[in-house]
Amino acid sequence: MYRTHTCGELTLSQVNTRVTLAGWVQRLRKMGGMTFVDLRDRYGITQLVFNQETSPALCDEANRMGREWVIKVEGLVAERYNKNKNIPPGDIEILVDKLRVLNTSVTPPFTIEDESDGGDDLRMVYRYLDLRRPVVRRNLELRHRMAMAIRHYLDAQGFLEVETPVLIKSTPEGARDFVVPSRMNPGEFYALPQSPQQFKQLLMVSGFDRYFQIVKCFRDEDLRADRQPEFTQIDCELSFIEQEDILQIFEGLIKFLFREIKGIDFKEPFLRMTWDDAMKYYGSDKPDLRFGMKFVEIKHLTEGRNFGVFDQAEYVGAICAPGCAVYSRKQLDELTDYVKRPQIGAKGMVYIRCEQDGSFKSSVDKFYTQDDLKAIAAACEAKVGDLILILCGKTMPTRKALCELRLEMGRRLGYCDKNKFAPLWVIDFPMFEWDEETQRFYAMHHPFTSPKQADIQYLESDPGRVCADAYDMVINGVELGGGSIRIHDSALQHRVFKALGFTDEKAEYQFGFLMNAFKYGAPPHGGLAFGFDRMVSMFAGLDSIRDCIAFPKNNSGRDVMSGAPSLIDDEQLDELCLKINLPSSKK
RNA sequence: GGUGCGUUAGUUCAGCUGGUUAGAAUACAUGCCUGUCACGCAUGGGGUCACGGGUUCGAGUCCCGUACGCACCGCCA
Repeated sequence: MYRTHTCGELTLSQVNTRVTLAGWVQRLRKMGGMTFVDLRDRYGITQLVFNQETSPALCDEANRMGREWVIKVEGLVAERYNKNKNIPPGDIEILVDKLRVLNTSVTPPFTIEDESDGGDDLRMVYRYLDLRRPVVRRNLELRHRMAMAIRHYLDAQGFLEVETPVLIKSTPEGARDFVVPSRMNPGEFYALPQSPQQFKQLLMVSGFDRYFQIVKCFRDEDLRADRQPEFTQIDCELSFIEQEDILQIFEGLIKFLFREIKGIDFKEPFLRMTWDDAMKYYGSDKPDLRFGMKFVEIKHLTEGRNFGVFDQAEYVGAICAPGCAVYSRKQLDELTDYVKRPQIGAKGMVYIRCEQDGSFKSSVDKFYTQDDLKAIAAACEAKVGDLILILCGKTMPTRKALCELRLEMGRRLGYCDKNKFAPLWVIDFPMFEWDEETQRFYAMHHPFTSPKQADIQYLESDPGRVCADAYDMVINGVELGGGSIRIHDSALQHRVFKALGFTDEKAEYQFGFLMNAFKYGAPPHGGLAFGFDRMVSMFAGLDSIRDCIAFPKNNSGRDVMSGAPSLIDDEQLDELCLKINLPSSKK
């Protein structure tokens, strides 16, 4: 028997019991006459004691061990001489009388501790060692607990977990597909699913009513701290429901998780905001509502004062930063530089200080009187001591820039507390998005999303004004999930494909199987999917979803531990009838 | 595809205005130490300053390029 107990469970009540423990050597402290060993396993750290006086051979053997050796020990549980209040089993220690080395270890490249000395890159190369660190292990434990809680909740609501295929048909619409060559069908390819979208809709046609799946999805797009090429979704679909039912059920799921996992009780219903309002007041379809600083449009208050920059701008928007009138010239310049970075792209920034004496000081004093500035301050509901920041330009890009500025001010003012959660539903998304490059409309959500009943009439005449029964759940500026009511009527689906510029042939080739299925009595249905990695990293307070994924990819989509992706043999290529044809720049 | 930051000991980093033998901490090794728990003390080994080119009497340091890493923009129905 390798162990009778784990390294995290022994307490004073087991004193004088004989136990067997197994685990890794975390650290040795050789005191000369005695040696202390911290033994670590998944459950904790227990101190082992070896005494030169009572058992010299055993103590010598212990002294020969190194970090991360795997050992098995037997001995008596004893109350500690000096208790350690910082580590849970700090009251007791094991007086070892039997030691067996199960395996040795070379010196690890970084220390296996919460505060490791290893950098991100190195820890990824040795991810299996990184995962020994309690901080990383706890993230995976949290992930497990959340997955279990989700299954528990959805099962209780009558959802069935059904597995859908991973090798599926490629659909060029949307993100790039990862493709897999088919040996048995030379020249043809499977794709890995970006989501099980069509399959879950087919399950609704099959009458499965309520489906869910915690499922890997794949998108061949550039990575970010919150984006991996393979990621996990909580994918759900329901029949005979309306948008309101879905919002209720999944608001319930999120509330359940916060209660079960974090002990946070949201008593009020989640806020709901239309996409239009989100863009108007926060310049984003995923506003961070942990703090205010709503946008105020002040174009009408700035006109006719001969300030050309504002007069020529389509949009002039302001935010009010509380208590920031004390900002120095340097701090204001920093903010100006921030919004002028190419990523944000503002041309400049105008400020108005609301001084203690009730007067106003601005960077455009030349053009605006105190009364003008007062009117702007009033519109922004600015108080004495506040700072108003103004950007202008074309409406959408300026809103985006103002959004970045607002978030930056939120961070500077300490409003982005990781332990505060501000959930909301963003609803009434536009159905289509115009793409300048290809000169056509794209589905903002996906092409199976149902237009709002009242807007169906504009599908052909004015697609840009059609809103969809689509919704996103947003928490703290993170899009945690989203979904829609789907089209279940093939005639309507046809009209949407038309609006998207699909020919009948193209629609038939790409989605024929789904369209065909809809001819056989498709029930009204809808659903949504949550990004599970994002959800876990938010609950864990992490900066990157990588930290809650056991074996993540790096920024260039590489697994630096295994070396994937890699070249394959010529024989493998031949078998698949493939030839590598690198562009000259990559040779 | 683009922008920014970075790459120096096993590891994390410092290294000023270009100047003689490139440092610290930690890890590692050896020795001492009977109550440590980030033990302590002493000694020691350990460097292609990412790579290529340029400027210069002289480059870890300045310039250009490449590679790699991170963050971001584009992209992500």
